[in-house]
Amino acid sequence: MKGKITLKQISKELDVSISTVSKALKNSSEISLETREKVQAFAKLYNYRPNNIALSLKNRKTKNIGVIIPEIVHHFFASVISGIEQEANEKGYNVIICLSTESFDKEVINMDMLANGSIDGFIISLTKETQMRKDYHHLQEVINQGMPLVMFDRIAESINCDKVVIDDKKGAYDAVSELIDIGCKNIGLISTVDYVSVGRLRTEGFLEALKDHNIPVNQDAIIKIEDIEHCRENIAPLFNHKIDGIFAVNEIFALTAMNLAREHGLRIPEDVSVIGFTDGELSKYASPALTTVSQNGLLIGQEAARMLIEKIENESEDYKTKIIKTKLIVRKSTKSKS
Amino acid sequence: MKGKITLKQISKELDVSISTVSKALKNSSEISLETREKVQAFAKLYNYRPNNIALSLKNRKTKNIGVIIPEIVHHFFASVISGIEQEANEKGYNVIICLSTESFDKEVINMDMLANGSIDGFIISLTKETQMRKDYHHLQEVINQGMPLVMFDRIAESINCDKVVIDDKKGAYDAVSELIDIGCKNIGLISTVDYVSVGRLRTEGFLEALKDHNIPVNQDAIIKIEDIEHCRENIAPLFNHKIDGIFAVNEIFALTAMNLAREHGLRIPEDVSVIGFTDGELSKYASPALTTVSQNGLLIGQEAARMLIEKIENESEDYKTKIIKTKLIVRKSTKSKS
DNA sequence: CTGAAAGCGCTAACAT
DNA sequence: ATGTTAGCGCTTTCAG
Repeated sequence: MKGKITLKQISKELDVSISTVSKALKNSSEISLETREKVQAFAKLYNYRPNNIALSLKNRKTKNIGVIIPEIVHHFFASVISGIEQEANEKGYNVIICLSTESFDKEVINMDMLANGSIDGFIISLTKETQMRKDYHHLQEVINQGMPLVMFDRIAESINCDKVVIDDKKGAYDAVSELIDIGCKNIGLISTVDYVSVGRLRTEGFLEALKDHNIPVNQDAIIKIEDIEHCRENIAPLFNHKIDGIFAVNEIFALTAMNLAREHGLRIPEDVSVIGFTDGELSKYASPALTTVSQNGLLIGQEAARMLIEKIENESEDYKTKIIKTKLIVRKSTKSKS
Repeated sequence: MKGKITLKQISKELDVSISTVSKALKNSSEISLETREKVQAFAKLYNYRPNNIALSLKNRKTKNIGVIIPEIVHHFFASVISGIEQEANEKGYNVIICLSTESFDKEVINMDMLANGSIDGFIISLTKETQMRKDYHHLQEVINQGMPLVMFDRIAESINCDKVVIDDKKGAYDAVSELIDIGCKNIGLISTVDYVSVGRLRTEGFLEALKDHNIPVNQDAIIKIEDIEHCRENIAPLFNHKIDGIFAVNEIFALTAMNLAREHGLRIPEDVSVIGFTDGELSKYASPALTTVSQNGLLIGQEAARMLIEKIENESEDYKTKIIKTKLIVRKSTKSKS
């Protein structure tokens, strides 16, 4: 920030007023051609660039958008960021990222920090803790202040704002239907605890698919995991049942299940077919490559940024929920249809 | 930003001057207790928060740090961000992220955008293109303006600034030595093209390890890949040679090699031992789990942020290069020592 | 054609 | 104890 030349300095150097310099740089016809050229040449020489902060203060627009996510070391969130950044950049916005690291308090603090003028709007995916507590006062507050907010993936239904989600239920439904199609009779579910919105919805899809195909639900084959760190121990008991299909709500659960299956002497996909959720690197490079419900993170990010910028630039009060289509990507962890 | 209350409004409401309000909120003893309490109560009621932008303009400090990386959908970079964010947050800084998507031009544009007052300093990892062209004018320019800059991982040796790197050469040396230790005689290398600094260094480590153990170098077993997208085709020829060990400079190369090996009927680790670089999710969940040289991304990020903030807050001219230790994490893709 | 002045929100030195 | 003023860098209206 030091060393950068300002209008004031240029004006002093050239012995004209600040406003003349400002106008000259904008090529205003108010200013004589001669002065314009002189000023522009000088500015170019010294590589003048207007100070963003001053512009922000003046325009009451920062051209920054704030993104708050639970984690970044997670392919899905990273790809969403990627999409946000891409779209934002195109429209001349910068992206400020804060990690809530799954902590409600950090989420609140981060929002608070950014809400005080640093950004023009928020994109957020809630922490598990926030979803569990259902305490959305910080979101509501920001909205009340008139700051646009769009939520994605882990959302709060009850908050009135733009949202970008996938059809978690349908994605799960499709996956489980595929398992049934290829002949699985005893399908296990590895999901998260219910207060995580996406976990709950995927569980619903699972149940509905079974019901629609008249397959009885085996409660013992439904595992709900709170803590991904210890998922191995939680998943292990699944193999006490003679299952021939597994639907897991994320990659880690799916891969952990595959490894456990192998340890139990089961072949994939011959003995057990496995489908995961979220199309990340892990699925692609797993062996066998994991069949998975793809959640287009890039697109989710782009769409969220698009909606946010639209709201920033033309405020309006009608909030939409955009549903991004999922797609089942069939790879090698599921038997082929016979 | 709208809806937020300002000092001016408070002062009007309470019929005192703006500076009185400002001082009262700072609990200045200059102001009568009575007024202080009145102002503070009012401010609290209306949830007053000073406007960050105005503060930035005044203080010539944004409390933002800019991070420019080639990609975010990459566990290593994501973990570095995580580290940066953690350290920055602790010190009251926000993190603005720009993706150069491996494009020199985007790198320059992004730096330009941020350099105009939006941030107090940069953390950057160069694009391959930048390293290839060796065009560092944008970096030098920013430094000349007096803006602190720290580079990590993909750095430019010739630029005088703080740097955080790992000892790529030693990491590679250690990995290859391990392969030799467990009895590998014909070790293949899968690296990047030489202009990528880390690829070159890891290649050097590979060569040195062979030399120190008096193992002749087989040029045909050295593969240098430009484009990760098509690495499979590039790696395939490796299996025309009867290799019993592979050192790959990243996870994707390593996993791709493992898959190809299997397709050639080779067992891992019985027939071929494989070691990768970068300890990401892929390595951990691969099967067999990949032995790898761990590059502590989190620590790199923390260290980079620490150095940057130090420079921001106490400018000085002595630049350091911090070397973060690598660690060989032995998993299942290498034979155990006999 | 050029410049003075006000204002974005805040702080702080300097009156009163 | 409180207020006035100037200034951070810029834009823009209004005067000259």
